[in-house]
Amino acid sequence: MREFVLSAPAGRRRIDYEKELNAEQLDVVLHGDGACLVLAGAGSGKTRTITYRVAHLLDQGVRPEEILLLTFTNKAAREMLARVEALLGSSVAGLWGGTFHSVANRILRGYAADVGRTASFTILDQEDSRDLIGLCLKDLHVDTTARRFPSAGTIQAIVSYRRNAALPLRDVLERSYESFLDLAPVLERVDASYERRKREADAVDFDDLLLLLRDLLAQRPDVRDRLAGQFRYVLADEYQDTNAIQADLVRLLSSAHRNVLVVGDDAQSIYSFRAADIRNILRFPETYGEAKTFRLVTNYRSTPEILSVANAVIAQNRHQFKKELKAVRASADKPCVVPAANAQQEAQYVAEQMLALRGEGVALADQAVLFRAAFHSQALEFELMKRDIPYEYRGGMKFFERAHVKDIVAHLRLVANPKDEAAWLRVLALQPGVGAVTAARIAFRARAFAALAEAVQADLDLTGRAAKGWRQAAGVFEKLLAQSQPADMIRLVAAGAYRDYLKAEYPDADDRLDDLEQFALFAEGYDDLPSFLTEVSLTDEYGAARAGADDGEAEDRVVLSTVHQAKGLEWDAVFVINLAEGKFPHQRAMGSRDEIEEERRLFYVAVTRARKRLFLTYPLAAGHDTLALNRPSPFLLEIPADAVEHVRLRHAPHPIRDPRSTRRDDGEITIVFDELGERVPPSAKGGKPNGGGEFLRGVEEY
DNA sequence: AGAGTGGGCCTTTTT
DNA sequence: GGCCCACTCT
Repeated sequence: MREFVLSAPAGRRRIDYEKELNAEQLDVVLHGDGACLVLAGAGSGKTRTITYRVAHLLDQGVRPEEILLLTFTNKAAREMLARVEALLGSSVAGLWGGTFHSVANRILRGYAADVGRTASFTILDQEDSRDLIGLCLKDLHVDTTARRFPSAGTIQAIVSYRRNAALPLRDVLERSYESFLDLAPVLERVDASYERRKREADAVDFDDLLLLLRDLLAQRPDVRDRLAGQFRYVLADEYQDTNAIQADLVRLLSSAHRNVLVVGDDAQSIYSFRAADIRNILRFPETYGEAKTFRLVTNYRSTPEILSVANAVIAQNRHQFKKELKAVRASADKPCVVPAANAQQEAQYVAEQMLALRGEGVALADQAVLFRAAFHSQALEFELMKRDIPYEYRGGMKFFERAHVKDIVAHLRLVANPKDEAAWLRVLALQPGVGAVTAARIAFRARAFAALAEAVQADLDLTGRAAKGWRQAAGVFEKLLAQSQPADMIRLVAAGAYRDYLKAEYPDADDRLDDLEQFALFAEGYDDLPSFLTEVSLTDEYGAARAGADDGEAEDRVVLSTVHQAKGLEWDAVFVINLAEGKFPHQRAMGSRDEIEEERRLFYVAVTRARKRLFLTYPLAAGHDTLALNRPSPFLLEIPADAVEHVRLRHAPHPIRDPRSTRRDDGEITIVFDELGERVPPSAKGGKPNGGGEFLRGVEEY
């Protein structure tokens, strides 16, 4: 004990690595030098391993500022840094930990001139970006009515994908927007105009944060060597979800010391639609020739029964590092596969099971329903409301994305950067009688002034409603310019004409005003405008402050979530609903083998969220206005029949293959069941429809 | 030019 | 349930 006090820095806890980690984890923590790929299966203690690795580095005398820890979400960054601090019992101030975007932002502020911006550049979110592209469309006089033309939002998605995937625009069109292929030249012009506008507005969008830094590092060896020289250890989380640019950043930033440890699970790569490239992780060993590969396959989360379903399904994927999760938990019930007559019955079943589980002591908050697409939850929501089962829909609108919060932020952004065109548009459009066209015209003139103070003095040669709107907006800015505290600025705007606007426009104006007061309270933590704006742009919610606010009303609620949003989370009981072909996997994601493999990974993510109980359900009726029937998801057919319990619902019709059914041109098989819900003897027992014989046989013999 | 209304369509989402 | 589009009226 005494040696510890002497050898460890003041206040630092001594960590017993051998005792607190399993052998797989310990190996990574002790031997993670050089280029390392850590394949961390679901529930294998990934975060634990990373945090211990960081703690170990610090224990070894590595200085915090020499460590760079990259994550995808703010939540992950916060959690990891908090856990490292808890482990060490001391602060990790100085450590570079954060999202790719926030780290890029931090670096770019210091090199702004080198990337054609000033140090106070504005960060545009997706909506700002879309508005700006809309302006480009107007400016270029693109005829968007003559034929089907992509909306500003669609163009934003296209150019964003193109940048993140490092692909020419044509390739993106060919692959995902074939009907716009002939518009490539026009879209290129819109894109170029968008680039110019961002530069003129001293603004960058989210993609620019990554791209500008990547290009800076690639083109300026002096900058690269300086930064890479600083980062002796680079760690990247969720590496399976990195895109081309992020992979470049990891490589460039670790180029001096070559201590790069990436952690991820190729089996959980589910974000290709936003340009994540699974090849980054699959080819890591080749890209980094000397790389070591570690595998974390001991699963602490799920029962062996749940894991055998997960293992069986993911084994069907071709492009992967083969691995099998090993259970340490005790055996329990087999997962249930449940065909219901229709969506209503499926919802009823889920609701009944939830209540039954609650009766067995599983709190509602420890249960979740997962689905492929957000609107798949509809029937279930009706059912839960009918029964007064409290639920929480994950992923509503983020606080900083709410219109009224963004309106206020736009005012503050202009104080910081009067060239910010997207903010001008937003503020001006709030004035009665000023629409998009007039706002663009006024913004154009207002931005000509070097300082906001000069602009608000000018009358801009406007007439009528436009002049009135401008005077009103300028009046607000005159008062704002006298303020220095972000919180005061927020209260000032919220108390003025904006308040009347909210009252006039929204029935829930009082709620919105409450939000704005909350926002002001949050802002009190900041005393300079630039750092406040950065926080608002790059953070999803107001961190720890928020958790406290919700504490009082911690209600026992079931969670409803898309599978994507459920990644990284876990519950005692998980229901995966709508597991029908065309729904999950989604119809539009079945075009290629790679797409189906990603859908399968998504299913794998869903299954591995469950700790003890898993229910896989689907409705047989394809819709309320059709006699067509769903086939089970192909993923259900991949589960060995004896790995699950096939539940036949009471009064539920029993599916059989109709002897009269014919295979239609589109390959769909018609299945019928008898009207009374009586079991009809299968006509072709043991038949192998579509390779799913095992599964169907299981149903028939139930 | 702007504001209001009805109808059809839905992948997935973080920064 | 919500969003975008087309259409209509002021």
